[in-house]
Amino acid sequence: MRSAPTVLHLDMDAFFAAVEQAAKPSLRGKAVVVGGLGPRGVVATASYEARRFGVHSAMPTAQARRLAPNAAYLVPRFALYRAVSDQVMALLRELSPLVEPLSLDEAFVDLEAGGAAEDSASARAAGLRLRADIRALTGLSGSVGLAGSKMLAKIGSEQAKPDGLLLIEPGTERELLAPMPVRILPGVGPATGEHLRRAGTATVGDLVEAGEDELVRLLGRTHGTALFRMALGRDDRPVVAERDAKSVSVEDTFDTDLHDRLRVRTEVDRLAERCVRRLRAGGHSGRTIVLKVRRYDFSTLTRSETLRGPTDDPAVVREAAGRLLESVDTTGGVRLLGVGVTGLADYTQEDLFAQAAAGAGPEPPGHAAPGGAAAGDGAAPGRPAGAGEQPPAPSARAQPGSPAEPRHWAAGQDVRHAVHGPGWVQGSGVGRVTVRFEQPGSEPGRVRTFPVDDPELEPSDPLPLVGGGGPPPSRAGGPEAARG
DNA sequence: TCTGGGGTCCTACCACTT
DNA sequence: TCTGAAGTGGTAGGACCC
Repeated sequence: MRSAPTVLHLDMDAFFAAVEQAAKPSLRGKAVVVGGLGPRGVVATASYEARRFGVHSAMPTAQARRLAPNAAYLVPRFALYRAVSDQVMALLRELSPLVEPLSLDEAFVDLEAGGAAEDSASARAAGLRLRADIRALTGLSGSVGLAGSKMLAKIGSEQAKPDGLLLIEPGTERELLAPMPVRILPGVGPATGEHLRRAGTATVGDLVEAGEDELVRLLGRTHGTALFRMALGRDDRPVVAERDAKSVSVEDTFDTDLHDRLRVRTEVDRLAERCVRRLRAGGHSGRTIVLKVRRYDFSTLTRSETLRGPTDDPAVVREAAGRLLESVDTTGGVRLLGVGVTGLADYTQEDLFAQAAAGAGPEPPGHAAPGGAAAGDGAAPGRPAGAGEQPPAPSARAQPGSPAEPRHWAAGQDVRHAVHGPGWVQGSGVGRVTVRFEQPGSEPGRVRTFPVDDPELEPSDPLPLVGGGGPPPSRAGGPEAARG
């Protein structure tokens, strides 16, 4: 057991929604929901104001709209979130060289490696300073947990939310954890939680009381022993700065199920191309191609094929995915398709030889060939539906930018008008687009409506959140009731 | 009106090799 | 030569996380 908190966990509060509120002054203090806006979209982040209506992450957007019909619904703008995230991560690296980002809005910091905390008092001071710096730099709030291990630091930041700091003194862990629900422990999700509940263990204290043997009996050796250690507050996982990717995948859910087999094949080709672009961008190649199919009834199946050597050749991945598709029954409809590559290798010259030697074929499997690799399958090099296609555009929608189609404006998107200046799209439909003209740091702005093809209106890049010297976007904690 | 997207890790099973 | 055990690699699915 260590004598000072050595791990800091930072969790930005309602990150995507908070960034949107910072960028759009008229949304401050209002319910904001960021996520997929299509018929099958889900919520990525809800602002604290929206959470009061019962809206939360992973909830279908349609359900959120029922609960909070007056909230602002926006599509995510990952480029902006990534830029803000980079600023925050840079602050963390000033604390210590050992920073482990978990996502855009979360990270662990090894304070010991940075010499940033000799004792509880200096650790707390570092945490407070960090929160102040984040607010000054981005205008956003983050919650901080400080403890002797990753698990406890994360629990600390969760308990501190929103906009708080919690330090867990080494030695007090078991006492603190005992009354908490088992779901607080990492690795305990809905299924394991329910399993444990049925076995009569609801709290972390119950787990300790049940004993390691009982947990192993319930959950198996790996999970059982790991969970028992966690319940005792023991976690010696190190903070790891760099992690090698193990797989790359892309997937699309379609607004309506696909029934046409040819169309399904075309989509698989497109996904394979996209997957390879990502693979190459990361400097990788991979050996195992995975096809994922979610059917009309939400049943999901995967098929995979391992090649003789790693590849980053789009034709090879496309053809492998196509072969895998042949082993899947898609009658009834397909709601999601995905293509992935695992067994990653760094891209090297050898890969080229491996591909050439393999002739793109699957590993001669030794056992039954995977899913009826039917007679040669005649290469049908399935034309990708438009070679230069832009990223996600899940098929069932019109492609923006194509000359024949009207221009598409997404809710939340940044725009600039030749006369009125910078603003963002509040909504569009029936040939009109409504824009609110405001920017980070400005007062809430005016709304104006234009024809969707107004030549004076064009998409623009996001503006920096802080710089205009505006007020901090969210005064977290306070029961702000300014809602319309 | 159900249920995204990008990942990781674990388990079970099968076939093959030693 | 046959057989069984153990190890390994490929495949499929499930749980979990953000």
